[in-house]
Amino acid sequence: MTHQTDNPDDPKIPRFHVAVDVVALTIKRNLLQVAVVRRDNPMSCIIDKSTGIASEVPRKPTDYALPGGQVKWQNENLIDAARRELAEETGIELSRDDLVQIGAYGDVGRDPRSGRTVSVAFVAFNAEFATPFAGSDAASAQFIDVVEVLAEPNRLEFDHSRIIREAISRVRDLMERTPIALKFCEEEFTLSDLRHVYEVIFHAAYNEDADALRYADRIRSDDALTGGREFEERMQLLSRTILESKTMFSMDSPEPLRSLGSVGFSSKRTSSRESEVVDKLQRVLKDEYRRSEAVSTRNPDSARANLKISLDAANFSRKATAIEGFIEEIPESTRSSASGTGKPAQLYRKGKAKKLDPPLVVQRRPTKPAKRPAK
Amino acid sequence: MTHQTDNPDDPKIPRFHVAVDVVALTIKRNLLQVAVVRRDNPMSCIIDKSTGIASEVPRKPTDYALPGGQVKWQNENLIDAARRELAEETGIELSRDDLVQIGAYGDVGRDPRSGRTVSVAFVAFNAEFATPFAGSDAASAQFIDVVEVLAEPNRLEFDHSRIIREAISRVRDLMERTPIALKFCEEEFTLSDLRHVYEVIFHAAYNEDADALRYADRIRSDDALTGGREFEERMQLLSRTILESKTMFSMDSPEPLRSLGSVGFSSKRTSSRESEVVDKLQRVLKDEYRRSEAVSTRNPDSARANLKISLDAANFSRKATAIEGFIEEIPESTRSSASGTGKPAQLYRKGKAKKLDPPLVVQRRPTKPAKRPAK
DNA sequence: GCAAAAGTGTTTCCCCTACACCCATGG
DNA sequence: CCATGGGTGTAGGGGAAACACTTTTGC
Repeated sequence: MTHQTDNPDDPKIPRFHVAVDVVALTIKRNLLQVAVVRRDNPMSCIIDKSTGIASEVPRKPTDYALPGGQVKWQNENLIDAARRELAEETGIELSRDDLVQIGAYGDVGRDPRSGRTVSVAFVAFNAEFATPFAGSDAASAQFIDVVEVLAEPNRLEFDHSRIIREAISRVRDLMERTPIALKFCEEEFTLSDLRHVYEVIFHAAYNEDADALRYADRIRSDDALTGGREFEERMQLLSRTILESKTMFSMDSPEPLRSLGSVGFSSKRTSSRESEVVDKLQRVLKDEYRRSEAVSTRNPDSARANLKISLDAANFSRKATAIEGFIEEIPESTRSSASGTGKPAQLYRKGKAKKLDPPLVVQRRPTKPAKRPAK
Repeated sequence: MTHQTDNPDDPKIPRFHVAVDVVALTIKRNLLQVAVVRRDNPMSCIIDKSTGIASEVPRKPTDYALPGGQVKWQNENLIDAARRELAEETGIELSRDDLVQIGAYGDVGRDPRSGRTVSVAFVAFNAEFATPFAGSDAASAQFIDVVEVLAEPNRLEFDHSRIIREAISRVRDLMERTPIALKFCEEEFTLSDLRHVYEVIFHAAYNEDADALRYADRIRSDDALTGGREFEERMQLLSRTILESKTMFSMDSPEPLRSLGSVGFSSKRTSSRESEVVDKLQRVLKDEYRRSEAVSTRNPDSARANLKISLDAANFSRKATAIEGFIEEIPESTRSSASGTGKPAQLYRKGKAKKLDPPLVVQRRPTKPAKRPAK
């Protein structure tokens, strides 16, 4: 009755399809993007939110899926299958080091087609997926903003939205104690580049309750100081939105915003109320994005733009350089800053450490009241 | 070519055995124990350390495996299969909440028998597995110390030693930010019980480099203060052992102590040198264990014993109670301390929070020099 | 010159550790 | 009455956040 004591060939024991799915992440401008494909099947496999069961429905042009597929050979390791599928469908070729396993997804009903499929999910990183979409199946592959693909009217097939959210949640955890952030950077990078990675991953949009609140507050006060008026208004909207929805894009909940009202809030909110919140949030973020897009278009080489969500640059650089083996200075090398102006920055390359000690804590506490003696 | 575009019934795509394995953890006295079974097959499936390939060899009485087995039905969820297998083989019945998925293990060669098996591993918790070994297959099930089962002469079948180490590593990570520690406690518990859980899980034996060093130092200084002489000697041995081996039971490395010498140490160490280190460590830990065993036998009701590895009780209680929603006081209830002496302790039950905010950090830094103004 | 970014110096203040102290119990 | 464990009070030191300031670039 156990796989230890059973005859593995017992015909009564079912065999399963084993697949892999890849959450390939990259940072474009100020938002996290994920690689998705449009399947060429006329039917999409969409999960019904109330039953949790997937069924085949007519495909809409806004239906996406993660790159992935079945393990093809008896002697193909899971991680190699993931690399192969990613390459086949997007043209991106990565080494084993660039993939991290997230877990297995094998719920009954996650795949409506015949048989039962257990899928093993991986996250994959690259700074700049330079030659994507060159693969054979790649015609319909693209990178898309995570906040966009998770929201209406887009739909993700199977349980892929859950996989994306859990993947990001895991990445956030890894950011503190492992050098995973460097995988989003080029080989040579500045402290500013690195900081930008942390800023994006820890952005409220990819964050859970407490952190979201913390950051919204920080954003507001930052902006109040710099005096941006229109921007502050938008951020206050975001802040209120977060306060109302409380969990926002809670990465751990089974569905986006499903947990709305489940944390002690009066849970009388209807789903129309929920989607209203999503809409607000979407508007705000997309607004920011368009703004940064405009800036970046003016400076096409700029990898970052002027989204006013920022960590303290001075102290971040001290933290990062204090961690033994995290990054190492490249002597006598600098790069002028992305915006063209400002002092050229020191270049670094990745160090030898596999673990960050001390961990790189992005912010310890919500900077409570900014009560400082008025000089 | 992808599971999205493929015909799932394509006969050229292989199907696999899908199994589950359960790492059922409990704390006995001062050591972490894991449930293992002795399979009744005359052959054991043991992985060759150099090739990483498992093969069937004559069974020794010191060969163990994790409880687990194949997913039996088309409509059985992975977590339910894990619960079923655990119940069948050990008699332990748990709810879904008590299992956490660790990941999928599907390396080629991990199972020498026919076909290919992908196994999904779970950790399971219980304070006191009160009625274990009542199940049908349970004759050969037992709990065994983790430090013992991972060392000579014991052998773990398949890749189960790797699974155990990765499971513990994951548990340690979860201890900081989730209320997972409460799963090792009874329904009603004292702060002392809770602290004991943290002490055991963060024990150097289940720890990686930096943490191990930190704790060894702390142990030494603690003991130096209390003046224990014989004990201090043993701890210095442990400390030296750690310094020499550097990674000790590195939970993330593929094999116990495989990473020895891989962190900048002169890697000339032979494997006999490695096993010497293991032996030392084993001696020290088993020594401690026997000592605590003796104490516990005198006080059979005592869930904890007097292992001198301890967090600061006073500050731990403040930290734990400061975390919102972590634990809640049970009014007007106390329990006299385990040793019989001392003031009765306040009882708590688990709170509502799913995340710990702020995280429960066991110790921030290795208390560098204990330089305090000599009063 | 001016704005913007990099990065170092410096100050302030909060939090965490450490220790003292008191309480309640059993022997 | 002493030893032991539970728990609160509190001081002070370390460290991170906040702020100041210099340097270097583009316009």
